[in-house]
Amino acid sequence: MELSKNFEPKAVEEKWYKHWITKGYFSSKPDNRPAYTVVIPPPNVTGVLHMGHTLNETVQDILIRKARMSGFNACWVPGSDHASIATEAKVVNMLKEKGIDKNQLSREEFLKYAFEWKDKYGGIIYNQMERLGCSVDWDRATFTMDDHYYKAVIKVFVDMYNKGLIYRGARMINWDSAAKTALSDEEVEHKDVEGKLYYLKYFLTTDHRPPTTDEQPSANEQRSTTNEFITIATQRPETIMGDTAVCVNPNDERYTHLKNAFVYVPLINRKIPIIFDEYVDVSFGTGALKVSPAHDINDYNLGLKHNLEVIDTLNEDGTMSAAAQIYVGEDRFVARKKIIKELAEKDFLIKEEIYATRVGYSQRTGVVVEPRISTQWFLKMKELAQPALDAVVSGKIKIHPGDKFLATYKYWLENVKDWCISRQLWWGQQIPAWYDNEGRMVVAETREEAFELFKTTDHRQPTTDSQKLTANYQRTTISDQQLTIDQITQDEDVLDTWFSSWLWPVQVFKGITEPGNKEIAYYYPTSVLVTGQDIIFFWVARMVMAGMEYEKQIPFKDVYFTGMVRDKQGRKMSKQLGNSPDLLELIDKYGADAVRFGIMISSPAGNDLLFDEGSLEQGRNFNNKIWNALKLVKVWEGRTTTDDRRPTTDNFAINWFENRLAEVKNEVEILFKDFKLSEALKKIYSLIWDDFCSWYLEWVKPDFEQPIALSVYKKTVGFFTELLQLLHPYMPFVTEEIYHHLEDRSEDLCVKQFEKAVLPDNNILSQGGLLKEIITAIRDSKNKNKIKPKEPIQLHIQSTDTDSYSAIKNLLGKQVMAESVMFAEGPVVNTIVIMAGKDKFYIETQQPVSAGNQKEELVKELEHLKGFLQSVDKKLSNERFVQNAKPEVIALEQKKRDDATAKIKIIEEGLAGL
RNA sequence: GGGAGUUUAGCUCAGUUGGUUUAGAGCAUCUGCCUUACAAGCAGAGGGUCACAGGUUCGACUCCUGUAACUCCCA
Repeated sequence: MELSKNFEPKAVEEKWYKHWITKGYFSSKPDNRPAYTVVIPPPNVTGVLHMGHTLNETVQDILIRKARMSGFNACWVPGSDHASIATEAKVVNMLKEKGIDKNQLSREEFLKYAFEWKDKYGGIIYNQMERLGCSVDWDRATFTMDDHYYKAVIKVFVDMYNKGLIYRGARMINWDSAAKTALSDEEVEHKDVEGKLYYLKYFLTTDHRPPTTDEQPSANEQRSTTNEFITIATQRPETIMGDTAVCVNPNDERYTHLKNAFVYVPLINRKIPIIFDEYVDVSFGTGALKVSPAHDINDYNLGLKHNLEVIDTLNEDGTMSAAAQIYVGEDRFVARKKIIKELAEKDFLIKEEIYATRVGYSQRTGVVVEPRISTQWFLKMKELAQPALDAVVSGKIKIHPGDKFLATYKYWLENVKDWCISRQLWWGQQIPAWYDNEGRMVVAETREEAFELFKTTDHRQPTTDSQKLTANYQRTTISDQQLTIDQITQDEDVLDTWFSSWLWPVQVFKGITEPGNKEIAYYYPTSVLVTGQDIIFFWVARMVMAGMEYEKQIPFKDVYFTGMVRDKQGRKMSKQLGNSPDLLELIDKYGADAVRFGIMISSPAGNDLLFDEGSLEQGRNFNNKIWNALKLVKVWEGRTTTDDRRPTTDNFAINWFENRLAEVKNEVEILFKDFKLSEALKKIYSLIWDDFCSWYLEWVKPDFEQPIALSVYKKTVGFFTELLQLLHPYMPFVTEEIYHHLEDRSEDLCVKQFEKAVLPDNNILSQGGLLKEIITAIRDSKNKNKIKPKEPIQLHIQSTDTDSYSAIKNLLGKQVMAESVMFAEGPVVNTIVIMAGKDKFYIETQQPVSAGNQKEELVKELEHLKGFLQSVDKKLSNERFVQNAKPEVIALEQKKRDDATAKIKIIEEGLAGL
């Protein structure tokens, strides 16, 4: 068969992926082999795979393919995540473009659209994974809103509620006014921004009486009352309408005279008290703090302590509420500007100051998060955190690279706060809490069960102390009212996405809905989790919690954190910057293997990866290199001799490469154990390109149109096969293709089992190393002396150990284009002399020899050696070194000295001969 | 403000409990080659005061202290 000039990935990729699927290589059933299980971090169905996913998926595929070829029952579970906030936002936008308003849809209608969205984008993601060559078990594909998964989430919620871990209550939470939902603390990203501090006048009342409800003086009245004011510094002037007190430190002498005093809130003239609390920092601003309990967590706590009224001046969409009295319905930031203007006009504004501060932004929608008092569902984390902490600290779960992330993981778990798990959305698992018409509540998996609970008095009582403390709704014994099943209503809210994805490694094997089933018993705990370091709290730590709670076992033995994919300039890849390339376009351009190569070669564990298309090019070139090696070997195939006398040079080449291969196989094994996949790839790359193609193939290459001994050919095919196998987890398509070109085979590389590597013979390896060194030195010398590569030379070797050349003499001659190779007793006149190893080499050519050039080279070398010898001598003449250093270290230094001395002698001889 | 990490060749990174010929690789660069597998290639080469300043040690890229710059996490 005619082989194309270069490797053409396109047709090959599709062919082999189909073939592997047809053969069922990727589907896994429990059997007698040990399991190697990986669950994919389910990508969000919001869009397409980006480069971060590509890196992640590639790493997982490499691990799973390696395991599949190493005697394991490899199982990689694919899937996708419903990503409630992000997806709901996208679906709402999509509907808006179609002219449909979400609020006019029923919950069911909306969910229908959302599922259509999910089918579309979930499909795109799965297709991308196929193109990349991911060897996932498609029969196991799981979506976090699948029926069984939905049930599992609900079951866990009910279970945790009954255990007293989940409670409902009004707390200060993070509010996303774009998505109109609560967020967990983890979903808020704090950024440094330049803010402004506004100094405002709060005028004092003349009397110190508490206000009565009907006492609301007009602005005119206030100004005429007094000219005395207290100055307040605030960053958020739009919250002043929510002020219900001004607080000062009781030790602050500036304000001691204001005991029992009142001030008026500017613009709206609400009369509010001045309160005293040591919480206030005397040195900050003016030492006087406005207190708006609805809009700041610290103010909220102050309000609780001093019994202050809570006035919420914001609507759920971030506009001013009726309670604000002014600018009602205007966006909070628009209102801020207008309020500042009005404050200035009415002379309440004293000054503005630039102020560096931090503002929380919603991770999903990017809007500024508002602290807001809201009734939400919370999960107590303390009890769950302890086992999760122990699992990692004790080393049951190993984090790679551990030094970097262990501390982060520990810190979060040791300081974990309760988790706000309810979201005011429709896309997600609806909270299984049910209310009767009197607002009483039960928690149950189904309406029927809830109804039963309502009927059974006992079950509606708090069952544990913690429930009594935390459940917001006090359940009294039921009145003898007649309640029908249709009258009870379900909580409108859904659960945080992470409250479903934390069950991922358990529920993909139905461990929650069918506890103790055969699959969960076989596949759990999974082998390794590969994910981004950015979701260590969101997901990794919580999966450990859920795993420990429901399986009483860790969910995975190793966690491998990949770095962030950045562009060449080190910027994060993002849609806004448009610096994230399209995966399918890259695969079309370079081939899937090249993409995988490119992303892996520059991606040391845990470090950020600077994505550069140049590395994909390198991958494509590597494909070609292997392809061309195949072409060479195929040329030989037709020229094998049955007469199987192989040249002695080939014996050495084969012997050397056999050991070199063994050496790298051992190194790769170790690197895989440490998850150093990038380094392992570099070793394999160099083994194939340098050792195999540049050295071995050249060494055994027959002369032009000459035959090759059958046994040498067979050995070569054997080596090539092993190289392809070694590379296969990284570059599955090109290796499978060439594997089948090399020989007619019925079995596939994809499932070919690795043989255990033998220990290499170091003696042969160093002989090979020496040979390469000599060849390079002679080629270099020819190059420097302007001898054309093809120009024939006579080579003379002066050595005290001529026997050591018997095996490599011919090989050496062949590689430096020497017509003859002879041994010399002493200097050969009119030649170029060089040093390599311990020996001297004389290159004899037709051309006259330029002594000047050579002399320069030798003098340079001599200086270097003398400097080196000096440093070694210094060490050896140091008494304390000789006393303290280990004997082997001293012996080594002595050897260095002897070698250097010998070399210096030879060079000096050479110089004398010039 | 608290914590973690990083700093080695133009770029991206290795460097394993301090001693292995006065620091290694890939990419990029330079020189010479259209050598009958491969110019997406072949054969070579150059390039580093290991961030800075101290200290420990016979010996420091490696250990300690301090300084600077950058990155990330948390409040």
